[in-house]
Amino acid sequence: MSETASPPPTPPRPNGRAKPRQSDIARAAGVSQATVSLVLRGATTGVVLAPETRRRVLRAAEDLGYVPDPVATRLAAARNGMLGLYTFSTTFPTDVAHSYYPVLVGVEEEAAAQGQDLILFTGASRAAGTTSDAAAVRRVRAADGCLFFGRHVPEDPIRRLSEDGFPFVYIGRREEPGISHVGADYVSASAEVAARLAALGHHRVRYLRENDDAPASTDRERGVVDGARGAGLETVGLVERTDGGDVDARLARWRDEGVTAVVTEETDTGAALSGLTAAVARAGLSCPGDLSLALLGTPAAAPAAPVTGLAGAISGFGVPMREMGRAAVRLLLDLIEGSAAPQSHLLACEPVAGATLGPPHPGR
Amino acid sequence: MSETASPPPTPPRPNGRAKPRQSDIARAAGVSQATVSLVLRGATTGVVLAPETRRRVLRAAEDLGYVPDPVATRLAAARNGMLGLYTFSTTFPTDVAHSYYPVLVGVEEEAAAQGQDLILFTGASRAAGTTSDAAAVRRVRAADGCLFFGRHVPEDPIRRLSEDGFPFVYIGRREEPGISHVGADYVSASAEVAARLAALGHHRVRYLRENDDAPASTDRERGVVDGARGAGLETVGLVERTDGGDVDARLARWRDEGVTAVVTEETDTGAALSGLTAAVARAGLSCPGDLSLALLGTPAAAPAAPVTGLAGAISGFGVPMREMGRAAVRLLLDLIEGSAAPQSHLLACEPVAGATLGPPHPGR
DNA sequence: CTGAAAGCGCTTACAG
DNA sequence: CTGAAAGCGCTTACAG
Repeated sequence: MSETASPPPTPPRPNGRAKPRQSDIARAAGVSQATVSLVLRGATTGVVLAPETRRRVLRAAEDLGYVPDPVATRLAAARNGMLGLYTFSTTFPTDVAHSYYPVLVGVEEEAAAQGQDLILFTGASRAAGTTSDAAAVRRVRAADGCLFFGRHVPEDPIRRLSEDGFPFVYIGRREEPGISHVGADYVSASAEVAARLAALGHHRVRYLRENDDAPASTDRERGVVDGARGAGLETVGLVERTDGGDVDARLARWRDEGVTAVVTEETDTGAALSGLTAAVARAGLSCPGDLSLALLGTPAAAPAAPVTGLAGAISGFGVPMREMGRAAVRLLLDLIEGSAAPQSHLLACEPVAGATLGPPHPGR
Repeated sequence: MSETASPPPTPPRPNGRAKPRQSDIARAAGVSQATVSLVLRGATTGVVLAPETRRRVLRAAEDLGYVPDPVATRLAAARNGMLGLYTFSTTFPTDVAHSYYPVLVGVEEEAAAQGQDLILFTGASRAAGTTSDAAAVRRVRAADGCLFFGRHVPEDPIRRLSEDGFPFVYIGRREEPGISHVGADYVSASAEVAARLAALGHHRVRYLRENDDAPASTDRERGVVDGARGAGLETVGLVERTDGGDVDARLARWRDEGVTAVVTEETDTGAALSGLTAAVARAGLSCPGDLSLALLGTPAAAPAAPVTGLAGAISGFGVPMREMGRAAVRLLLDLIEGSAAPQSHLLACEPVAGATLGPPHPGR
């Protein structure tokens, strides 16, 4: 704020050789800038440098603390060793997307292992759905390739990237053909949970899903329904949808109907789960004493706040978020190197034994 | 994996009428490329375009579906619009540094607001303390400036950056002169907690700090001691150090000594706090019934797992981590623009009323 | 009011 | 084996 009549009007780079360039190295080493480039990028096809020249250049680069400018490198159409990460809907939503953190951890781990840095593109944080979405997504080209994630993604900007052959992969299930993604095998895992219920002797079950058609929710429903059918559970009236606020009445009705187990899902909002557990607590029920309870997905809060009336963890399955992050990085690198064609990976979910499943105890 | 002998060895951009550039628009509108640039970026200082020219250019741009190349734009802007973020000790340690997440959130928010992207440098994730630390830190120059954080940082590489005039700021307290940082005002906040205890009538108090000399711990101790002195609390034997595992015996001794309140601190390991609360639980004590308890700093777990024997949140103060992240980004940008000299900011901590403070209840 | 030129920092043929 | 040149797509003084 202090506009102290500085002689040079805001010099972009304060003073000193804050950011040495190849030309600085060239001068110091007594060679041309092009030679510096050749030495620094390592062995280009056929080109052989005199060992002595090589050494001088490397030495000078080291002395000056040279680091290539990623943007210039990209403009000149080369790799810069950086992978993009673009999250839709407020990149780090303090509230909701804590559920994304494990993915970030996985991405970061694998990127580090592969010697890649990460560019976090922040475009998505502003007013969502703006036309600037397009501009924001475009910036992604500053990286060698990009990872996308988030439930609802703007399709158009992505399609353009795809057409241009820019390498990217989604973290999470996608429907679009020809687009790479790594997701979780919700279908199998959900079916397995249904089978577990049947094995315990349950017959009349309810699946309470969120009222939000994301691929993850669709997959889970399919898994539950298929699994229920396969295991001989009742399937009529099996699936119900909620926004999270209307669970008390349902719960009472279910009890009247003789429902002995309820399955629900965890999403980034956690609405269905919190609605259900709150209703269970208010009804004074305990799990699995009065009702068996299963959850499809990992609860957002890392050290899951113990749910009132529940002895321990909720039974069901966990989503391998960290491993999804890692796998996505590996796939992306293959795509960038051209050693793989666009493809999809579905990772298995880990069953969670938990403490909320037991034999059926019909309602009063 | 499928090496399907593709004719063109992975062409960067497939085919089609390649993206239109400004020169294409220029040709179509019958003006120079520079004029196109002027029109497109809106009003540059003093430059006034003929409305007719403006219209023609805009029209042509529209027709051709022009969108600026973000990479070229950044290169020409002589800034790459990227801020670095470098975390010491495993960038995203799954275990410990969950406490860093709020800082990340703040950094991301402000970066987004300022139209900057973030480069996450992953160098620190490997074997710590390696000589590669230097090399890793050097990479940071790829960004316009950099944010550093973590308790223990390698001094040499940083000094070098400083000498070269590379803009950077620490998140957290630093002792080095001439280096920018934004930290929390632990001294004042800690003193205030001591004063609160005195106001409640406590006289004999203990401060259990971690056995780790980081600036944050030093500041807290100073604040507690100063505050205790100022408020008339006993200061002899006030401070004790722990590694977290030896608290049971102390607790018994304190009770015998007539201690009525204990203050401890939260760090990235959380050792002192968890050691203390565990001891309190094992001793069958409740807070503030048997003992008042205060905490300097925010517990790591976001939805703090309710501590056994404690009614609600622990009294004390919280660290404004998110705001520190935001402030650090703003400072860094000022540094990069040269509109500010290196400087330090200390942010106020928020008092947490909590439920663990009450009037003194001398031990048995 | 607009054009011609230089430059951002790098890569990549192409000559010597 | 290395230098000189052109180019990636834009911005920014500087002349007219």
